[in-house]
Amino acid sequence: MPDTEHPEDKEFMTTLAKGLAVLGAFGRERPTLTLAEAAGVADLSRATARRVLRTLTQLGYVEQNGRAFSLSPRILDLGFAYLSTQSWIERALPPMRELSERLGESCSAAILQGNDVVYVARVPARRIMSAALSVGSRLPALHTALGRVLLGYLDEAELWRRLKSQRIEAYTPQTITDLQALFDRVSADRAQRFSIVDEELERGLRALAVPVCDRNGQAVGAINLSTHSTRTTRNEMRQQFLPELNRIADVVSSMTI
Amino acid sequence: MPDTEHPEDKEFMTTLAKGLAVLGAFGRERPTLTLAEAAGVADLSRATARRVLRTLTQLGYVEQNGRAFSLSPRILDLGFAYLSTQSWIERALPPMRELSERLGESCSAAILQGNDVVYVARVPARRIMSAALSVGSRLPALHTALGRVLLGYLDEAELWRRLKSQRIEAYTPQTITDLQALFDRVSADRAQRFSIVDEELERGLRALAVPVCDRNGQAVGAINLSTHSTRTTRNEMRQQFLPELNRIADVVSSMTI
DNA sequence: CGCCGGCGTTCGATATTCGAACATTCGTTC
DNA sequence: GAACGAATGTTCGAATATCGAACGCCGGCG
Repeated sequence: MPDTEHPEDKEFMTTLAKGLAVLGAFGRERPTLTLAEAAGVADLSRATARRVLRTLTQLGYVEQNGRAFSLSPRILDLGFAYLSTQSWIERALPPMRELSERLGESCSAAILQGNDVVYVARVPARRIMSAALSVGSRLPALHTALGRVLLGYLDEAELWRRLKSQRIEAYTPQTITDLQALFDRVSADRAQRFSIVDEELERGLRALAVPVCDRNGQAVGAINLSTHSTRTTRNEMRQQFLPELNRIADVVSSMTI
Repeated sequence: MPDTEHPEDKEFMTTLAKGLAVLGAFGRERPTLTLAEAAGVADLSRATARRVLRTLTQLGYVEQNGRAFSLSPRILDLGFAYLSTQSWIERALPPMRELSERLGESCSAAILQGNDVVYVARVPARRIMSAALSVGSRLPALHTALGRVLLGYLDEAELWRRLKSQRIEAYTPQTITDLQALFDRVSADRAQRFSIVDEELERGLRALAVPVCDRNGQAVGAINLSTHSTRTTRNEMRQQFLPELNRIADVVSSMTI
């Protein structure tokens, strides 16, 4: 798992990679780590893991309490730095919150990275008590409305290349797995400038997404509203969600470099 | 500025520190960096900066577009991992959102780190259009309600040590700068188990905060409601905000390890 | 008390990092 | 397009930062 070696690249700094591998070992499943655990997870010797943790502690990214090491809130600076370089996210958030509250549904923003969408903002509906999705979460682009609208901005050759090079998984009986059908969906969504994805990733989950574009017409991200198929029909989504999302996307887009 | 040397510690990994210094150079003021700019900001040779950026790019934390390097959304994995290690934040968010919406005020959660409070969750009031405060933001603990209640959990010697060792700044005419007065405020707030801070950091800004404690009675963080002095009296805050915040803190606290 | 597991320390070997000098590419101006 | 300067890419021997094995220390448990 830990990516700490690139023998073909003489410029690759293995020490830096080791450090980041240890940082990446902390998370929901591992809120704290002992020295030996860190060494095991990151596949390092105990002495190297110790040096890494001491360095990270002295830099303020990790805290030590007895034998337990844990992330320090200073690590938030790194994640926050990314968001602060994307001004459109900051501008989209207030209207997204208002919309989520008014419609009683979750509203999210994401970008396309490789074959995933990465969530960069999320306003969960009030009734949602878990944090299955949050900033930084990733989902397969091909089977989410957010991903579908963003894939529409690739040229056709690149879209085909991506379709052919990834393993397409059926998450539900509704998941579209045929390459031509997926290509046609993305193309149709590009033409209509929104996407509805219906129970392809999770039973009951239905979402509508629109792109957010910069001044050159390039997509910088997308925003969506998600709902449950028992609550909202596709027509209702088109009639109620689409104009709202387009309004936000237009306001945000007109100011995006 | 970049912290890349600790000559007294033989275990300090300078290569890792250099890499993190370059990562830390990106932000709102520097969304993209050229190789030479990165070298300058992080105070590294060009060759070292180049190695760092190449390594970070290969690990996926940085992207290169021509001569420009920028943070990749993959950095969100590192940056937001802290939040996923703190389960109380996740549990506090839904009721905080509901409360913020109902009262029409901003509701936040923060932890104490050194002399700062660090915001770990924030639900802005709907009318607030800017993102001056967000997850990761820091403010001086001594002059915020969130900080005051958390400082109350330090022992008295430690509190005095902190008072004496930091520079106390007067942000407004209302800012309390006398050490004894500050000590007395923190002590009084500890006894009453909430804090109201009134225009000490920013004119017009008034906030009430309560602590969130774990099962051992130790404070893990605090939550607040903030308002403007033209909208809410201190008595109204005590009568309307305090029971609401205490209700949330109690629910969250009873489940906190 | 003894044992064991986990962590701290030490230090010589070596793997990694370093940067200066040269080569190549890119962007700007005319 | 050509010329030029700035920025970046490449190379390689020297320097040094990193490595881990072995021993020491500490705390918890039987």
